[in-house]
Amino acid sequence: MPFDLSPPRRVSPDCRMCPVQGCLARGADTANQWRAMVGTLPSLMPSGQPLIRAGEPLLNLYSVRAGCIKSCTVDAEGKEHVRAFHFPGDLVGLDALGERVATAQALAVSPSQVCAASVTSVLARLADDPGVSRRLFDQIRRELRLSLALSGDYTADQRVAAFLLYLRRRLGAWDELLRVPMTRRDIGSYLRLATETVCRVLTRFEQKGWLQSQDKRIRLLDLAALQTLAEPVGLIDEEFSLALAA
Amino acid sequence: MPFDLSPPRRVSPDCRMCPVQGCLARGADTANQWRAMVGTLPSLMPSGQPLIRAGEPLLNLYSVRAGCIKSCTVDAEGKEHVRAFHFPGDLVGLDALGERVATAQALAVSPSQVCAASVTSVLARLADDPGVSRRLFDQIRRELRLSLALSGDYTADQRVAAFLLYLRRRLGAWDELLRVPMTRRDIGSYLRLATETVCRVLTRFEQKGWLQSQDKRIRLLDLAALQTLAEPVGLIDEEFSLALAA
DNA sequence: CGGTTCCTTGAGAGAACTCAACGTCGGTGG
DNA sequence: CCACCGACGTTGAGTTCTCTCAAGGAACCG
Repeated sequence: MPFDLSPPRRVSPDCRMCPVQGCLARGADTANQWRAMVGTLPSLMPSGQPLIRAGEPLLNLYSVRAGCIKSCTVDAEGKEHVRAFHFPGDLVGLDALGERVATAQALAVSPSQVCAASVTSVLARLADDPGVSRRLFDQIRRELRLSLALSGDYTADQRVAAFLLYLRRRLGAWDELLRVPMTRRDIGSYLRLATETVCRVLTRFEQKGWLQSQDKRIRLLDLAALQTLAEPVGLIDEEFSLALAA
Repeated sequence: MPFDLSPPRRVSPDCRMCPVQGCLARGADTANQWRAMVGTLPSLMPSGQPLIRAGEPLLNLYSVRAGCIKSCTVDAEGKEHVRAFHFPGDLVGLDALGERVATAQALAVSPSQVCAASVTSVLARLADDPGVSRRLFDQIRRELRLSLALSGDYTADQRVAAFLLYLRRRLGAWDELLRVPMTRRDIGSYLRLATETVCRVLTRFEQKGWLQSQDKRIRLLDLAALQTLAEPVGLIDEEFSLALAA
């Protein structure tokens, strides 16, 4: 156990200085309003630190402020399935909305920071604050759409290409250098591919001159080729830009 | 075009007599409250009749009262992907929440009947009425979980077994005789299998004595065998019974 | 009745998986 | 300081599962 299992230290957040777009609190009008929603801000979480444990009642939603959180389930055979990666601006815990227990566990893939917002306070503002309800349902719709994209029957090449472009958008790699936070195994679990297949596809793309891959650093060289391949998957929805601009 | 493309005739619903469990209006306390939410009730829709067209702004959620609705998307290659089947008690249109346009089209698989509830009126009651918010988020969670279940990398046998048990629960086949409303092609599209694979699996199950299959009538003979096979998929969540009992 | 759609079965091909081996990296402890 | 260990990444060979292509029969509708 290399990480601390005790709850992370919590400090009070200051949403006025927060650069995260798309956060729930961003829809609130005044300081008092977001204070009512966003209660605490766990301090920096090291890689591997659990945020949500499966089976626990979930009273909070978490908004990712920095880093990367993965949520995953463990099936009856004991195999872990990565269900989603959450990047800054994403909400964690939507699958337990309605004050039920969490079905998926969530843990930090890279050093991360999240803000907690109590479910009841979020629900209480849904009717009054159109910004909050819009952001919440944007998140839900995005999550549904990501699941849908991965549900299609696409080839390994299409999946990996779509995932790379998705990472590019979420990580904000303007110079096309991706610092991939998760392991090949996690990527494969998320895309429903064997670890080796992910490697092979990356190698194939590199041989075609579409990218350069060195472990966790991947430089994209031919975006057009990747986009052509990834287009049918639709993992990168056009609404990201809209949501971020709003 | 065998079906009528004009909007279905609308009549006023009477929720007091409605037997559908899990409907949003079921959480409302008085007649006036559900009247504000559930505005109109389309008359009987024949098979193939569209309920939602992709790209249209969606102002209503629909609660299935009878029959079966499928929502599906068409990807860039023109292939249709069945995204979900909706049975009585299910909501249709969740992916367009937040007053956006619909991404999926929805149409009747078998003769169906749905109730319309305006999005704004549902959102307006979320804070006041815990029953409504609970039912809404139950639906969202269920939809997320179904997507998750199908996202796993399972064999064709596992998928079909899980789907049969899912159908059994949703159709309420107490004598284990399922009247499967959708085609093999729809099943395959939903489970990400070729039509022929679905057939082959059913034939295989029949040879093992697990079921009897005659076109749209399937009689389940060995539930235990199917459940063992389907267990890792988790398509049938244990909360169905809880949600229905509430 | 035709015509269309759906269901079923067969044969062959291809994509991805499993099994296996090897190199690298980072952490641990002798 | 160095050997060791485990996790990760990469590559190869063989296998298996599912798809594609093809055809025939059944059911439904005009």
